[in-house]
Amino acid sequence: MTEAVTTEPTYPLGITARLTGLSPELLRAWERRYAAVEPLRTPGGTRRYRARDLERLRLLKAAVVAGKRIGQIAHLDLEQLRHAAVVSDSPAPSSPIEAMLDSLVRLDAAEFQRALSLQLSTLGPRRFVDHIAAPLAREVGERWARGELSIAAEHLSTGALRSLLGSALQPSSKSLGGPQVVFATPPKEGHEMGIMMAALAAIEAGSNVTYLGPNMPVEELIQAVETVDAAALALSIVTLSPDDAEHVISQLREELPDKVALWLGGSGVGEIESRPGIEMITDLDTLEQRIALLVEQCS
Amino acid sequence: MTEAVTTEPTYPLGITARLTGLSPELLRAWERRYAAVEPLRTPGGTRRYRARDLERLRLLKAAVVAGKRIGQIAHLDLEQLRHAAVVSDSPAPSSPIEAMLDSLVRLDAAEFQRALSLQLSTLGPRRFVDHIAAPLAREVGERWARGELSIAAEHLSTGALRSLLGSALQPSSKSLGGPQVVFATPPKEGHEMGIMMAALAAIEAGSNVTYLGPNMPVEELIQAVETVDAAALALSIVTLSPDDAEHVISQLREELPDKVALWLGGSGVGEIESRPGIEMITDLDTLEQRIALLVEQCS
DNA sequence: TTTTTGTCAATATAATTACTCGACAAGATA
DNA sequence: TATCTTGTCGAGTAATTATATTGACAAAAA
Repeated sequence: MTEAVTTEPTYPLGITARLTGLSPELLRAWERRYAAVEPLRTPGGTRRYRARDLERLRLLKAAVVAGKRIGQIAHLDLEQLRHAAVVSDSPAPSSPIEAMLDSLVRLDAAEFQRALSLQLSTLGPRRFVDHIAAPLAREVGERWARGELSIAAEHLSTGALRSLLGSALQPSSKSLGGPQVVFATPPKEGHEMGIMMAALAAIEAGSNVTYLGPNMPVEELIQAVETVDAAALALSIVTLSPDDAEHVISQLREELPDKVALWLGGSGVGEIESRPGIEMITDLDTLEQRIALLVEQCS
Repeated sequence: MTEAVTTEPTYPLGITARLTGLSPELLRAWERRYAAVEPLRTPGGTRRYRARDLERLRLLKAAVVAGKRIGQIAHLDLEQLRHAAVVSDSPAPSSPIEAMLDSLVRLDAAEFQRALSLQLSTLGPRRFVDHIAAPLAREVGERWARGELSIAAEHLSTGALRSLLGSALQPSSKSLGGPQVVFATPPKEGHEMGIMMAALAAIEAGSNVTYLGPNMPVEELIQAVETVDAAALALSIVTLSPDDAEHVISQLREELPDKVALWLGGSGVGEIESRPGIEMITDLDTLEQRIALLVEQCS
């Protein structure tokens, strides 16, 4: 029915400033003096930054923090900027995520939670996931793996994030009438963050989410799909071995009704062979599109 | 009143609508028709809701959802509203916990979460833990063990409860100045609910809680206590074997400074031998007393 | 010193949010 | 059935917040 043209999302100046950790004045100054970014403009003249503009600004900032001068790098393209930014020695936390990592190191739960929920409330669920939750979880994981972050800090981060995302998982009035979708991870797959973020995005996209969490046995998944009369089952695969994943998927596809879609996401799905009856969800935009299709069918 | 220097935080209409789950139109209609709430007004005339207005709206909504008519209850005061909301006239399930279990069986996440947060907001943290969360968790565990409740339902319950308790774990202004207490469970002890509820009670009692969650290595616990300069470390033991527990406790008591209290709680502590330097916390009242002592020493 | 760079102030405009009044329809009640 | 209650919506206007531009200034770097 409606034009399903995915209009690229854009952000106004203030949001962009928060997301990049740069002040609004500085954003304007960089644009005016060096044309460092060229955001779109509304008919009225206000700036609208696209995702590529945000990336550019983040790289510019990284390079400046690393010691470069803005006048020297403002004209570089994205690829060149990536190289310019690699020399990093950033002690002062200026982006929200840096600040959060800093409070994690100090085990300052109050500060960390405050910052998180502030971001969620100002950005809204979708932007929060894209720009805060996902990058933060990735960064925490990497630093923890490298031994730069204590287990305590990792627990603090995971726990706070899970609570916040979980409390945001309340279905809205709009999503209550939408198509049922069950979210979970299969057995032996303990990574919960990804599927939680997906579930949150799904709610915002208008689906009625049943979130079952990690490590759900296959029989239980099938029964749950039946109980809530779900139109789709969404699974996240991260650490599960390809063999185990194949087994789970085959069994699910075999025993689920054909009309129930089976969606797979997560960093581990690259290893999995695509086949009929399985849909790979590579990012949240794809997920939203799938749900939009279901919503249309529903109504 | 002539004073009004205290800058009590207020919320505009849109934020209030999101926080209460009521539409802006409805908020205005309730005010216009029944004077159900009387928010402050800016000089320009826009509404500014205080915390008490939010509470009132939440209770009104709860009562309406429970079957009351807005016209009948709009004039009641907060105390009467609490009563009106709790006494629901839902016929089938007799107690709120029965109703929650019923929605769990149907995997009705929306209904379950709604009921839970309603109880938390009407009862307050302490009574919620005592009268809802703890009995519910016990009941779910038992029914799951008996096979009367699916794993999916158990996951749903655990997830929702953990999110709700976790989001209630935000330190209050009062607790921020209080004595630091670290809450966690030792390695191989995965039961999280008990220690979470204890942490929630501790916040209400005025301590500054650092909640690290389950399965914390001993060395990390020691380091965390040092990092936040905690006055006590609270552990919960449920499924851990007495031998493992003894080992953990000995090591902790040996390596922790003497001035740091070590508190043990949970159903598994009965097996553990009492000794100097260890305090058994048998219930939440005891916990509150211990914290009250620390608060006195603090000031 | 001269240039670069971040910040700020003043003033105007744009975009968003909110206000009131009036109306209407679906459901509850008499 | 007739009436009342209750949630929602629209139109037109106002208040509030966010943003734009220009010009300037001081600290830091060259």
